[in-house]
Amino acid sequence: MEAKKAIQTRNRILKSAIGLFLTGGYEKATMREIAKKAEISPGAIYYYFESKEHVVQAFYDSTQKEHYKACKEILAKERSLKLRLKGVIRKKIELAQPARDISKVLFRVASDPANPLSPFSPQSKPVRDEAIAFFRETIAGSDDKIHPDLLDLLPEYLWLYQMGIILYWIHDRSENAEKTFALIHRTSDLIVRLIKLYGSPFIAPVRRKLLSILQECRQFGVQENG
Amino acid sequence: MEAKKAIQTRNRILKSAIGLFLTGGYEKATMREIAKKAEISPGAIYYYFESKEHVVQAFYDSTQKEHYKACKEILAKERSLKLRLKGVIRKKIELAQPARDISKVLFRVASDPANPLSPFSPQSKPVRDEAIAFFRETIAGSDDKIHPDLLDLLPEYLWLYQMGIILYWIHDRSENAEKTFALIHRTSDLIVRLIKLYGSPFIAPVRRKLLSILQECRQFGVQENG
DNA sequence: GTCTATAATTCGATAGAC
DNA sequence: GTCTATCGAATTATAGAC
Repeated sequence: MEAKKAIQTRNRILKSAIGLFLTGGYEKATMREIAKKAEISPGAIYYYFESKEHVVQAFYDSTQKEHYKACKEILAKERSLKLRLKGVIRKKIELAQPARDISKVLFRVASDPANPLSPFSPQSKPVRDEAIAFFRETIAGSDDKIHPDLLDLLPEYLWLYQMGIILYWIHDRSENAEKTFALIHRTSDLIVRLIKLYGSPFIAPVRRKLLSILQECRQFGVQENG
Repeated sequence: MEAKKAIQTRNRILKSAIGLFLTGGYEKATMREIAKKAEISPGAIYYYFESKEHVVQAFYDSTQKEHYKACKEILAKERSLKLRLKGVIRKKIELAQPARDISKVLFRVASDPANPLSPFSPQSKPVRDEAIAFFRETIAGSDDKIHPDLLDLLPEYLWLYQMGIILYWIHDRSENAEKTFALIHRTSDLIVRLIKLYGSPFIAPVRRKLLSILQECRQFGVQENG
């Protein structure tokens, strides 16, 4: 049973595009080139993808699944929240490393929430929810105690944290993204400390206020009104 | 003494562009339309502006100055850091309100630090420094005590805070950006509390770690390597 | 109906004449 | 400084092949 021709063609386009993205970057990979390398006409690409940015999106989705797979091992072994979180975020950047230029495109798109390709858009909800669920799993499998206020919010915020790290990484010009990895090291540590701090009596006086702000900012992860 | 003709032409282009941006948004304002409305040829625009995005940038620069002017009054009167900060940030959003669509474009550009128009780029340093200096002034004129560790860092971080608020506002679909104003109210309050908290003895055990993270993240505001 | 190719359109940007 | 004429790119329209 051979795969449908359509699927093969789509894959051929995607492979061609990824190849060109990775070697020459986003701008230099023209639709004409992608088409030529995929042995297809430029117009035909639009049968499979709505736009050039949708091609990038399809590439990105495929990397998500790779990320989950690559983390399975860490998550099966490690029990401390700090190390689980650090491992997951590190892996994200490690895998993204060869595709910096494309990530820039994704982040450019991300900053317009009206754009369906933005990770914050209603259309991206399935992918986003999947990613958030992954962080829920990351938390759930740890043996750290977490204040019940945070249980629901935390996965969304860790996803946002990951976004922030990616944003930093895009800006990071250091060799092999050393600075980004250093930042992950420090901040994942800090975040876990802050999570524990939230449950401590020191914080009690401002806990309500903190919680209400955390809930208010949550719209970043939800965004479903029109 | 009439103004140089070139300046008048430039202003005519800018006015035309702003008009079209404000009514139909960035995409729908084509260079051809802008040219037509300014009674000039499309090619001529490129004598005054390097690109369409540079036109947006020029518009944005002009709003900065408006912002400073609009804040003079508040800063002259008010002495509490909380209210100074809140006033300045509120005013920023109030003035930006009619230009949401264009702000989106600016933020899209912002996410690629290699783009000279990004507020994080070396080329934008003068404008950025001006904005940061404005926050320095906002702090300096207050009568709150601030831990010396923070004096140097804080203006940059408040500028980043302002960026964050703008990002939230771009995502905010609520009527008259109510949610953004609510967020400003809460967060400016919280930030001032956190600043004071930093100086308190409770924090002493983690102060060094906090400071080093704050310093590490600072590159966001500086970015001058190549 | 599913897919593909070709041609036309749109738009930002550029080259070169005046 | 300004115009006209084009370029190169994404995208769209459409006609037709399987």
